[in-house]
Amino acid sequence: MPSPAKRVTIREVADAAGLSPAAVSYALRGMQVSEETQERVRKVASELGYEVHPIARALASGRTGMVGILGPSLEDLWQQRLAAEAGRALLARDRFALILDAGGDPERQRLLAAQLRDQQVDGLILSPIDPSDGFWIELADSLAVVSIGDALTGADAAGEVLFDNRTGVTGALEHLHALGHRRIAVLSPPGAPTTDRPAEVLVASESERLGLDVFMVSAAYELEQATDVAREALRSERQPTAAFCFSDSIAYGVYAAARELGLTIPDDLSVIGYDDHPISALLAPPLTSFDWNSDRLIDAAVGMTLAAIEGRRGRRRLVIEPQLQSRGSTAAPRH
Amino acid sequence: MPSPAKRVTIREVADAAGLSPAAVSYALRGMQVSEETQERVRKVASELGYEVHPIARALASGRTGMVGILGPSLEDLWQQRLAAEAGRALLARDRFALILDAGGDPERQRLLAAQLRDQQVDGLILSPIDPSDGFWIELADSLAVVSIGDALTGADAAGEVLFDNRTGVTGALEHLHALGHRRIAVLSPPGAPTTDRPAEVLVASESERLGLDVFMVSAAYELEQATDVAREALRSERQPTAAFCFSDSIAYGVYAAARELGLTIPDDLSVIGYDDHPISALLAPPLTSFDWNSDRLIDAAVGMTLAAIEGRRGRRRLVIEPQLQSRGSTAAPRH
DNA sequence: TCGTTTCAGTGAAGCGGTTCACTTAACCAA
DNA sequence: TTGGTTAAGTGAACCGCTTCACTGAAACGA
Repeated sequence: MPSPAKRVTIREVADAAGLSPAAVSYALRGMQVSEETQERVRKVASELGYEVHPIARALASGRTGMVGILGPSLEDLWQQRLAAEAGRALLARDRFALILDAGGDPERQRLLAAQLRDQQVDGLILSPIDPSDGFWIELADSLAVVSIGDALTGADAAGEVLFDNRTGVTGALEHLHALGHRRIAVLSPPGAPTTDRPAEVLVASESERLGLDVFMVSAAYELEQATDVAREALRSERQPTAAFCFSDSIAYGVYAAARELGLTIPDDLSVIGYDDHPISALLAPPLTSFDWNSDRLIDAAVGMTLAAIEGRRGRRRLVIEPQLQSRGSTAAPRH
Repeated sequence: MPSPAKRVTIREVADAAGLSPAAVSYALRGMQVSEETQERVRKVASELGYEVHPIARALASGRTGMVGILGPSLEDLWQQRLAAEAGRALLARDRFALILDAGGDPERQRLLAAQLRDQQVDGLILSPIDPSDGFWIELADSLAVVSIGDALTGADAAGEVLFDNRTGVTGALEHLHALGHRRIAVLSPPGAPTTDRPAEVLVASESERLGLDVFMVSAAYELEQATDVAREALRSERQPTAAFCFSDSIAYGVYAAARELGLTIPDDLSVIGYDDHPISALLAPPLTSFDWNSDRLIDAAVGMTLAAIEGRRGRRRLVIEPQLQSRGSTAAPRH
C-alpha cells in the first residue's frame, strides 16, 4: 500500500514567494518578518498545499509538540478516562498525546518515562507514581512533568494536581462510621495516593480517631486481580461490613467478589469508591464515590504542562477537594 | 525545568569504534557489516550509553515507528479498551501508539487521519469508520491501514478485522424471539457495523424472517446522549419489551434510562449489548452481550498492521464469530 | 550630514541519522 | 597472472526545517 504522498517543502514555498526558506519559516510562525510578508507567505503556502513536516521541525527545533501521558495501568477506568480526555484536550491545542501505560510494573513505568524523555515528548503527564522514587524527581528536572495525584517534593516540577486525600479519607470513614460501620476493609492500589502522607498513615490516624477497626489490603487496578483480593478480604475473619476502595475499578472488583460470595450490597456490605467514574452510577446498586471534578483536574494538568513547555509561568499546584456522592452502595449494616 | 540531557550521537560511537557513522548505523541494525563488527559496535554503543534518536531516524528514513489508533469516540468503553490494549501490544513490539479520537465527528476523524498520514505514522488502526466514504479507500492506498469492523472494499488495505454481524444480529434477535419478545428497539451508533451490509438491512431482513416488530434508533457512544436516546425509545408508543444495542456503552445508557423510568431489567425490559466489556458482567443485572474475543481481534489487527509496515505479507482478513454471553439482562417479557 | 538603531530578510550551518554509489582488499578459478 | 566476484566499509548527499549571525536599507536624532 505504501506510496508516500509527494510533499511540498518549505523550499518550494520560498521560491514561489520569492523569499528565503528562513523567511518562510519565520513567516509561518508569525515571527520576524513583516505582517504583509506573513500574509503573502500564508497565501502561497496554502495555494501550494504546504504543510509543515513535524518530524523535520522536531529535529531542527528539538521540540516535538507531543506530550506523553503515562500511568501505571490503563486497565484502571479512571486512568483510561484521564488519558482519553487529556489526549482530547491536547489535540484541541494542536498537540498530540502519546498515551502509554506500564502494565502495572513500576520498573517499566520508569523505563518508558526515560524513553519518552530522551526521544519524543516535550512534556509528560504522570498519573499515580511512587513519589519516593528519586527517578521522578530527576525526570522533572529535565522535562516538563506534571504529576497527578502525587507531590513531587523537591523537584522543580511543571505542575502538580493533587487530591485532598485527607478530606477524602476522613469523609469516607466518617460516612461509614455515621452509618454504624465499625469493621472496615480499605483496598488501595499499589502506590496509593499520598498527597500529604502515605494513605496508610492517613487511614490509621483517622480510624483511631473514630474508633474504627480498619484493615488495609493492597489491591491491583486490574479487575480480575482486584476481585481476587476483595474475595480474600471479605472472607477474612475480620468480617468487614464495609469496603472503602481507593479506585472505582477496585470497587468493581468488590462488587464482583460480593456477588460470588452471595453478599448483598449494601445490606451485607457497604462499598465506597474513589473516582466516581460515570459507569459507577449505573451499577446496582449505584456506587457511592467521590467526585474529584475531572474536567477541572484534566484542564489544570494540561494547562500546566503547556505552560511549562511554552515557557509561561503560572499556577503550578492545584489541590482538588472531593465531593462525596452518596448513593445506594452504602447503608447501615444489617445486624 | 527543561535542561535537555546531553546526547551521545552516532558520530561519537563511530569515532570510539574507529568506524564511519554509516558502519555504525548498519551495525546497530544488524545489516551490511560483519558479525564481529556488529558485536563490537553494540558494545561500544552501550558503553557510551548511546541510544538512537528516533526523530532523526524518522527524518532520514521516512519511517517513524509509530502507529495511529483512531476511533470515532473514546467515550465508548469498547474503543477505549481497544486503544489501550492495542497500544500495549504495539509497545511490546517496540512501537509507540498515537491514540486519537474524533469526538464523534466524522469530518474530524478524516482530518485527523490525514494529519497522521502526512506526518507521523507508519500505520493506522481504525475502529469503526464509514466505509462508504471514499476517503478511507484512498488513505488505505497511501498508508498501512487496518480497519476494525468495516470492510474497506476496493482498497488495498493492510488488513481488515471484521465482525460476523450476521451471526450477531441473528443471534440476538433469535434469542429475544425465543424468550417471547416481539417488539424490539435496536439502538445503533452512528455508522453502525456493516461488514456484509448495512446494519439496518440486516436487522430488517432478520426481523421479518422472525416476524418481529423491530424499530431502529440512532444513538451515540457518549453515555449521556445514549441515555437520552434510550429514554425516548422506551417511552415511545411502540412499547418495546427489549432493546438490542450495537455497543455495550449504549446498553449502559439504556440501563440508566430504564432506571429513570422505573423499568426493571429484565422484567420490564430485556437488554442485549454487543461488546461484552468486562464491566458489563458487573452491572445489575449482568448484561447479556456478545463476546468477540478481543484478544484475538487486537492481536490480529496489530499483527496485520506491522506485517504491512514491515513488508511481510500475510493474512489480511479475519472475520470474528461472536459468542453470545447470556446473562441476567434478558428474560421472558413479564406480560 | 553622519553615526547609530531598527527592521526585514538572507545564508548557511546544523539537528542526528540513513542510504546510495563507490572503493578496497581478499579470495577464487582458469 | 589475471580478471571477476564478493564482503566489508566509506563518503557524502540528503531528509525538511530552525536558528544564529549577519547584511543592507531605511529611519532617526543631533
